[in-house]
Amino acid sequence: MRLTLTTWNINSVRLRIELVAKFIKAARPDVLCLQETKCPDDAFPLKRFKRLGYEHVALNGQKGYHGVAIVSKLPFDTTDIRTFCDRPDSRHISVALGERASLAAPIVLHNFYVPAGGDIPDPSVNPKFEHKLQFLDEMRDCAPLHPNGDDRHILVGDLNVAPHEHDVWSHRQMLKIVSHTPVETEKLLAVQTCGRWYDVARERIPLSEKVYTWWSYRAADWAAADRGRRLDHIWVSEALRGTVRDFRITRDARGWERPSDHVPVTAVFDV
DNA sequence: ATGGTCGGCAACCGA
Repeated sequence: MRLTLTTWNINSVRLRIELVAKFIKAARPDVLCLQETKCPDDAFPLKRFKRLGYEHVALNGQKGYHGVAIVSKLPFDTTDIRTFCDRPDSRHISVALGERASLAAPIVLHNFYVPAGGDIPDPSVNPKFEHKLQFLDEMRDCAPLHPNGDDRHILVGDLNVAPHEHDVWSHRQMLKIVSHTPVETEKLLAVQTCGRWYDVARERIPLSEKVYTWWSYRAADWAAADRGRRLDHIWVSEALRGTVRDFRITRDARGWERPSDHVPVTAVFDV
């Protein structure tokens, strides 16, 4: 069975529901993971997704900030929400796809929205950066999050860290910019290593090649400047590593009318 | 070297 999975920081699902519909009609993912829905669960545009063929929805939203959702053509066996740093923020939701989705072996899917971390990369003066570092440490130490043995697990989301040199437009100029400081990139890679995760983008695209999924709203001409960062990720466990058939970043979406600053990132699996 | 733009929601906060 072919499974197409997309992750997208939509920056308000209600404001951009027509862009989501446009993407869905073109890409037809089986499962779509959204971040920054900025929408309480009772205001999520459920009916629109159902009309688009996505009957199964797992929500962890809150008013005004953050918020994650998984919308799917396939039914879930279970849904789970975790909290981090003892805060009520809506930054995680996971589902299991299994018997009800006619899968021979279950797949557990985690959808994350890691804190952005503010502007100053010093935890002693910037509580938002301190929170981000603590969040990454908790992800690393969260054993139930990480795959064991033959587990088929996927972790996606806006992880708000561009870990490698060519995940940013200028490694040298970004070293003191939140999202690419050494303390963050080391902590994100520690989550990856401790959890025995594989980064699908970098399994497919050499480390020497620039790859971005986000471009700032502040650029006069985002495409001409092309000062992007790779903040959105798809990680898989060892058991799924060999099942990846395609990987794409829908860069065009950054040029759509009233876009999100992030674009959809998609992986296709033979599961 | 600095400031540049968004969205939510109604003055700024978070990104």
